[in-house]
Amino acid sequence: MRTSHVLIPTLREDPGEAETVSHKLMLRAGLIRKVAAGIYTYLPLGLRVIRKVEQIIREEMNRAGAQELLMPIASPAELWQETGRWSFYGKELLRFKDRHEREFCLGPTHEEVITDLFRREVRSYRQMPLNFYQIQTKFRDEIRPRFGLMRGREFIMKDAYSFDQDEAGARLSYQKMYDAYHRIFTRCGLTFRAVEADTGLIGGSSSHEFMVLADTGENTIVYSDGGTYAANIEQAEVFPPTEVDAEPPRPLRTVQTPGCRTVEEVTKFLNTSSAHLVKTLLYSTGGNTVAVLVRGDHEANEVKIQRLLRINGLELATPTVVAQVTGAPVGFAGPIGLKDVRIIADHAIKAMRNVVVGANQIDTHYVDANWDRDFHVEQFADLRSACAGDPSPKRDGILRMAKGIEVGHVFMLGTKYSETMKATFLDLHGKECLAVMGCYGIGVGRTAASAIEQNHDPKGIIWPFPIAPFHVHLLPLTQSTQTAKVTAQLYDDLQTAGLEVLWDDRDERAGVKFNDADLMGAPFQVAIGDKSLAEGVVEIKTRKDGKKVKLPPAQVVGHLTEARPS
RNA sequence: CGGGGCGUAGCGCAGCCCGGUAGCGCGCCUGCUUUGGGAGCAGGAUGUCGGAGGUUCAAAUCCUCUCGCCCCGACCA
Repeated sequence: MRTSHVLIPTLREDPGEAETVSHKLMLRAGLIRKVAAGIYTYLPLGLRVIRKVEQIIREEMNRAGAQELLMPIASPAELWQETGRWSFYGKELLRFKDRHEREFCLGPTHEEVITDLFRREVRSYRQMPLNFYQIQTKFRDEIRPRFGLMRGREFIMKDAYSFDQDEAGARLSYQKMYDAYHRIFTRCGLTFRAVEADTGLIGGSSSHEFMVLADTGENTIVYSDGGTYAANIEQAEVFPPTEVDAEPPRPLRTVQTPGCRTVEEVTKFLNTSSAHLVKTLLYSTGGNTVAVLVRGDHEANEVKIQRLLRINGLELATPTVVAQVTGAPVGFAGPIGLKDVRIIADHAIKAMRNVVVGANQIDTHYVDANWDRDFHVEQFADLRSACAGDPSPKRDGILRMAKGIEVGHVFMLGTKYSETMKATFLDLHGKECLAVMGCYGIGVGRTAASAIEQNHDPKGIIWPFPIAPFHVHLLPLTQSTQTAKVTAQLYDDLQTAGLEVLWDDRDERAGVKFNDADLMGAPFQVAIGDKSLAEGVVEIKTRKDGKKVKLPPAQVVGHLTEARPS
């Protein structure tokens, strides 16, 4: 393709709206343009990358036995009401009414629609197992879209849904997808890791997320140094402590702690450590307030809390609510004398003796409090996030932390949807059975963005070969007829050899072309100019390592077909 | 939704505090020169200063309301 025939509006400077590397580079290299918050146009170059990722996904899904179909973007409220997600999904579900006042939503995911298809069309075990997938634009009215394609409101997703006769079959389908995902992300040139994950709004029994390892990732993952365990920090199980503090209980006392509201202030003032303090966090959940106790140096894990309480929607209580419940300003809440509030605690609390807690009174704390003597805990559970250094749940060493970008997620759904939507089939014995389901998503744009996060340098993008918008960037540097002739010949020959070529035929200076080429990130650049042609050669640069080779034009095709990763 | 910030030329920004009728760099157009890592000189075009009200002789600047966008949190492919 010739540069003069395609819109590639590169930018010299970083756009003000972008923060992360991939977002900046996608804008600068002319891949995308924003239309509204979280909504983008894919420009020709960006679309080529998207299509490549889609094609890799398509090939691997087909190879794994899934069949492609395409569901509508708009779906009727009734289907969502059937599973209860019309109300459960919340504001993220963009709803609207048609001219007949019938309610619809833009599909954020398609369990309802596909399950409806299954129950209408599939009767017999003979037709199973089935795995349907689509590559389609989704809409989720995200609270805060950000980082360009990394978290859009409108985004392209591959979603697949499997239907099996039983658990064993479903596990096999799940494993096939798990393996396919490994191949997909490997082919996309990504460094990634599959981790155990929470199932969130989709629901189901278990799931894995595929995390691209990158410091800019929004997720924290933990993994064991023994090598077999990896999980999202939301999910990672924390063992109850094995040893209880042996200190004999001392009498409960109150102390004045003027102006000390944070863990840090209180422990510093009392000259103790945060491991001897119990944080009392008040959460609001649909009108109720819950007190959650965690050790001062631990992080409460809101996903675990929600799972224990079987709710979706948890917020730290506002200062007003805190004042109502505790009778004191924020910073002095404690479990002693707290009324009309459920109190749940992390396992770690059980092992603590003679702790510091808030006294529900301004500028006052209790010291030497003991849970079995001074306050009541309704339930102990795993409510905190794992930390680096915690033992691995698989008992293969200790945990370490890393940041990741979630590019794919596979779920074992079980019969959650087939049950509520009565998706059944007749088995071998003529008995009516519920289909056992799985669902499997990949963020296409996010995968492309992740590739940039992992593959760039100060000059621009360094595309992994399989998803590069072009393989070779031809850069004629001088205006001579000789240069033009060699360039045109190379353009034809390279394409004939099956390489995708971008020919920078603009009337620009060499520096501009080099810089734009580095920015756009094609794996190979071929510079053609009078200087090197005088020696009978052109110059091939590998974008990744910057290495340059001089070769006669006739040998370029051979060299590049050779250098091309398979 | 809570907290912070920003809307001025296609892009990046200054001007706003202290009101006097809009500027810089890049890009764009024309000409000449230049031509292997973001050229030089000369000339030129481009703004309802996000929008609506208000205060004032006078508003980009002060006040009120509104819309959009970005960043931090809850959400997630």
